[in-house]
Amino acid sequence: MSAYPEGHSSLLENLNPEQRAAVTLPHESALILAGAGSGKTRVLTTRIVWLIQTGQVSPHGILAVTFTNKAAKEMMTRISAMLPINTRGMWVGTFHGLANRLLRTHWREAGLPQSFQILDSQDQLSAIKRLMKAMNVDTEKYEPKKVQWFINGHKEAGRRARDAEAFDEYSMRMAEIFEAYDAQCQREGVADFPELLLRAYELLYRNEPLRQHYRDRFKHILVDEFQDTNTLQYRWLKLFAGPHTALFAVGDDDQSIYAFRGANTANMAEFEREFAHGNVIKLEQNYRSHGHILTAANTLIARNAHRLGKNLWTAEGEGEPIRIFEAWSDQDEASFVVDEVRTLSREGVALSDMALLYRSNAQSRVLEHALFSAHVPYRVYGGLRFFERQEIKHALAYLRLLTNPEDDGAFLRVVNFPTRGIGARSLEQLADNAARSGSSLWQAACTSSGKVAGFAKLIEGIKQATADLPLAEVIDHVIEASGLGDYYRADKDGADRLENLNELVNAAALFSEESEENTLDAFLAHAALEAGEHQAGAGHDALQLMTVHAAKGLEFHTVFITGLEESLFPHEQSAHEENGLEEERRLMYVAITRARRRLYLSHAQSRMLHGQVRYGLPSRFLDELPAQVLLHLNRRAESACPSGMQQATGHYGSPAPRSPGSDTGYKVGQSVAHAKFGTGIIIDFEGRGPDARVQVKFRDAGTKWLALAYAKLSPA
DNA sequence: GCGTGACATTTTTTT
DNA sequence: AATGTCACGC
Repeated sequence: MSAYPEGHSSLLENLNPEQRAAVTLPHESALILAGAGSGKTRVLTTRIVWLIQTGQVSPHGILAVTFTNKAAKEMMTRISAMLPINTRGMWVGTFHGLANRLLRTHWREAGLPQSFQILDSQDQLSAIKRLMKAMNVDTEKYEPKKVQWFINGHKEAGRRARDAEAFDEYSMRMAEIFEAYDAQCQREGVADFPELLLRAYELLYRNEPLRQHYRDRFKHILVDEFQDTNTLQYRWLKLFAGPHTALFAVGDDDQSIYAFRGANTANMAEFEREFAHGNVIKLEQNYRSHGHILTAANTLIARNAHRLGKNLWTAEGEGEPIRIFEAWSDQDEASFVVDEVRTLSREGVALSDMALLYRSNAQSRVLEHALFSAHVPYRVYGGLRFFERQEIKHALAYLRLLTNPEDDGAFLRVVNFPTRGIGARSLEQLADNAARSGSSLWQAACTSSGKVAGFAKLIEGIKQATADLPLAEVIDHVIEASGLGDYYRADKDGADRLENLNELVNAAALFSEESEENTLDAFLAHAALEAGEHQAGAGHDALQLMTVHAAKGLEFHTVFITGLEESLFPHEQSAHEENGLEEERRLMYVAITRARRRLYLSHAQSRMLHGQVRYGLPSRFLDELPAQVLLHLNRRAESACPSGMQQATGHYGSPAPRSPGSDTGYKVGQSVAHAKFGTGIIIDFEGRGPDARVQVKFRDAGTKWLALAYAKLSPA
């Protein structure tokens, strides 16, 4: 303690020994294994403040990297609250945000036009489709989505088209498309998300003086959510870290839930070997959840084989048991949740302190319906983001065209929207002309005649009229001059879209005020990189609905995890993926550890999926929890559902029709046990009497048809 | 050129 | 169920 000047003790006062050790580590690389709720963000921000306050580094020498804009903002807010001095010069942001910053500064060295534009995933996909059409690629055989996946996967692993392993006809063609796609992007002056990272990486890799400059500058690099880094991001960090840089990586391998998009869990072990050299601190004290909840989480995650190893504990009491509810149907499940939420709300738990979690977005519909009917205020996270709405994308495309006319994607998006009589045939002609002279569509349009030339004049006119206007007024002018405003005013369903366009003008005004750079290019980059968090309805007390993925990093008094059925959670897709089940289990671990005080787990026997009733078995994750912390709210007797009870629990519609074979004592939807195949659920029925056969979906043994007369089935 | 209906297609999500 | 994509006819 005495090693550091007085006055900093208050900074370290409320930290536990491990947290303090992490915050005050000497100038060395280290790995901080921080469990859920262990004060990870606090350690990260406190370390930055401590480093600066003790004079070990100036804000200028710090680089802090996060994954989401939300996390970056949160970090900045906390730092400013602790540090009265200005924090400018400190680089805090997302990987992509920082890469963008680098490329904007060194655009020439990176081989990009000064006004290069960023393609979001949507833009990228349409660029790929456009290219494949021009190349005459069969989109049945080569699905554009797969191509996008292929390209991004390679880029995220740090590979260009020439490095892509191509051994058969299929992958060779894919690599060809990849190469042509990158050429198209280069021609048009656009970069997709992974391209930002790869370009920035290559820039520093090839440019020795520049690399040296940044290596000398950043004395401390701190990384949040390190378990989510992909191969390229890790190499990126290694490039930035010179011999005198301390890399401080904070992460939790148990919360790695983004392997499906390239996150490489092995990075943590690798980092430990390459940088930390055993300099590892584990934060295992959890300040969030009560004991039973942690016990459940620990027991569950212990089943995963590939772990660095960590066990959370709490100084709090055991708390309440975990409540399990078995519903007949998804609607039954929803009405159960509504009842419990209302009761808790009456008891004083704020709605905003309760979360309703599900594995996939499609599950929210039924829940929303029930909440809406019961007049329970709720807010759904996720879904369409502000800058991804079509009217916003249209306006942005006009803006992109103003600053970067080579952008064919933007050109095509708005050349005939609002419609101005420029159809597919004229565009084909235009594209031919452009291809022949090797120029962009825009250039070809400028030298053409008729309606296409009219469009070029329109854009040229807008460009001149807005040359000296402030950002917000530029956008306002574009909306009107382009005809977007008139178009949506005439559309009877256009009111919302008009309002969003208005909101875009406001967002631009706000952006000019808040950021140092208020150029159009900066705003367009901002729009691409921070598409979300522009959502209405914040601030009201409302029940929080979201996918488990979206819940990471958040915490609530009460958490409901719904749809705990086999093939839904764990998702059936995960069975086909390598280590897919382990990732699903980590997802469940994340879900459980969101709860502070009360946790509900529910599953339904039947559920509407893709317009069909499906029957699901309870999730294996329920069996993986220790029985002594569970409370079964309605563990049912052996028998099937008495028909009257379905209505009593809110099952809509007419009672189930008498199914064939209801005389045999078995019916569709019922759980059964088989001596050899284990437990399963009846999903279909065929025949009567001695010929009766049932189709049973077994949890572990797949789906089978069994003759009732021979198979030794028993109700389970 | 544009609107309409048949058709398939359904994880998770940030940047 | 709901949504997007695509071919077809006006």
